[in-house]
Amino acid sequence: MSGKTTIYDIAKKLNITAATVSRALNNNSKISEATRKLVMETAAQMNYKQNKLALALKSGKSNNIGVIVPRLDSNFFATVIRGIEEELYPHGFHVIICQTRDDKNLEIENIDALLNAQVDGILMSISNVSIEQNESFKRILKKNVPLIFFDRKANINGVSTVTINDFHGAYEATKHLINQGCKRIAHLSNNRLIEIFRDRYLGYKQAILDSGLEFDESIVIETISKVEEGRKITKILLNMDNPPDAIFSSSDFTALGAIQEIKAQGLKIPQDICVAGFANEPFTKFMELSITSVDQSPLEMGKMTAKVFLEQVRNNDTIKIEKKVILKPKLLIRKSSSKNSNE
Amino acid sequence: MSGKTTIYDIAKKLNITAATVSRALNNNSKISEATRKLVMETAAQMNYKQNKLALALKSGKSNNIGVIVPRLDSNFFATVIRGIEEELYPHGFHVIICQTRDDKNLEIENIDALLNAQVDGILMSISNVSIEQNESFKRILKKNVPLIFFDRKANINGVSTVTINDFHGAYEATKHLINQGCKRIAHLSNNRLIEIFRDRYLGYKQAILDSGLEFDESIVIETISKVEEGRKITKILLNMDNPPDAIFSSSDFTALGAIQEIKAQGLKIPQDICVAGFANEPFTKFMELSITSVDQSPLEMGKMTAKVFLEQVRNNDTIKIEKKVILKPKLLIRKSSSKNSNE
DNA sequence: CTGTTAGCGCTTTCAG
DNA sequence: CTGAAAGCGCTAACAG
Repeated sequence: MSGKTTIYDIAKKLNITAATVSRALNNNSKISEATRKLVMETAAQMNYKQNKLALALKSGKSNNIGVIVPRLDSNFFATVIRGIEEELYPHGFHVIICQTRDDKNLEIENIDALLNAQVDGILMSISNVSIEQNESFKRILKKNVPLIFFDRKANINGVSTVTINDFHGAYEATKHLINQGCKRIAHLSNNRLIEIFRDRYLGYKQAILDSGLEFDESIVIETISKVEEGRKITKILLNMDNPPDAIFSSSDFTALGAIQEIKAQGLKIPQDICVAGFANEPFTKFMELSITSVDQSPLEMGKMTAKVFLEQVRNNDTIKIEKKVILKPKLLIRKSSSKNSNE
Repeated sequence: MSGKTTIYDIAKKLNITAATVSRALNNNSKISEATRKLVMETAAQMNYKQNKLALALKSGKSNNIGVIVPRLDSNFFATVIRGIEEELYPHGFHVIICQTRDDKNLEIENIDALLNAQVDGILMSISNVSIEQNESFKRILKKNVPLIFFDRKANINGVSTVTINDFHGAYEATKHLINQGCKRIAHLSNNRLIEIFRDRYLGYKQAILDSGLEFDESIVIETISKVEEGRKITKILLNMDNPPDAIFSSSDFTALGAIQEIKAQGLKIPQDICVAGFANEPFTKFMELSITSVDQSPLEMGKMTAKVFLEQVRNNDTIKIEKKVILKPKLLIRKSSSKNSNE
């Protein structure tokens, strides 16, 4: 009555045993067509629903996978998770989400909680501060729980990763600025202990060197991904004796801040200064002065991460495969850096 | 060794019984300080972790709650979920997320899957098409699983809801447009079988009637929340014999489309036409021509939804409380509708 | 083809 | 204060 029909209830009703019911329900081994049908019917009629929890305990597989991200309310992470969910759903996996808010302790707590909850895998983007905390990651691997990093990864043996080629994205964006005639390109960077930010920095640097321009470390500034920070830094840059004629930002938010400050100072974009960001946040496209940015295909990244996980689960008993998927970034050239119309 | 220490392992090691270990670990009934300490120590030393799955099966509580939304990659839903997660985390609940993609069958499947997974509650925003499918909702209630709607609700007896006052938000926004001197205000609506869109429409209508303006149903157009749709509809509106001098949109995306079309036709905003949207999507603030919108406090909504759930869980054995929380929307007046600077 | 039995890991009476 | 035993709901040998 209270929605709690078990296989015992239906076994009793039919004067058979629970094992038989279980078999009938699972189309498993040999079972008479008659009883199977009978079981199926009464199961439906009694409104029987399998208790996945019992199955999980028995099998050791919860059919839940944990996803850990710094935060949820960012278009990038939300879209990656969407991809993960859509890819995993048809396989019967549920997605449990956790946020670290870039807090190392929360990250550790979340990992432990997920392991205790017996998740079948953990897909994560590490937090800003977790670089040196390999302990928890090791614990995951020790338990034989598949671990896959996406976007922000740590370098750990035996762990598959799905990333974009941040170096290449940054290289392309910087090259594009150079092609626009810019000669002194500043870079708004971020914590370079995180690989993605280091790679963007390195790509930027390489593009400058490859083009025979002077590389000047003094116009590379490390900050955090906030509009106000972008404004603040840009103000400093513009007040230099030798101000930049372009800004390549590792974040769309700081790029927006840069644009605001540049305009506030009465300079023209892209005529006086070109600006390019990174991440292709929705607003970059919507602005009247649309912002050039590098798309990271978050949906594809999410789906790919899920696929790598599924593959790993499938090959569980055989050899452990360490897969490194690197997606190709897409440079989206928009008004904030288009001096001529032929681009 | 393989990270699978159970209470039996530690019991065996200490020559006591599993029950004692369990009691010691849970600080439960009377147990000698000596053995408790001993158990605690060897547990730590053997790296014991409680298997929540076993606990869940035993207790019937999974400590997971399901959250169902139309989609994840929308700032609004992502932020609500962030709020839910942050509020529930300290209480040991995990959040399982599901997307319906406004597909009725997916919605039903998700509900069933969550119930089978024995979630301790379901928090959801109904899909565009689920208005008449009360069956699944009933099934949730029948199983005594707390069900709470946020934002997009269905009207079902005994179900708590957390919403904003959409009527009021729309009323205020429309009033504001009227205060700007607009006399013929069009409305970009959406499926009005969904309460939030119906309420926004009604609030809009009431504001017009209260102000003694003429209400004209022919400039109320139902569409879907996409930029291109906003453009298309706006084109039609502007080509009318008697075009509107303001547009109040139930979505920021259609509002953006409207703005694009208005500009494309060479008209000035807000001088010729005022525009206001709804939802306070991030881009509305970032635009150079920032868009007036109604904030729905999604973070607060998420936290409140979680709180209502927690309350319901706490009072489980006593009376079932049906709670209707209605949050206050905040009108954010920006450039797209500010003719004078004193607003 | 079906019944019996045991066990996943934990908690919780009930005895002692 | 601790041990013995049962059970949450399901599956999987092992017999028959």
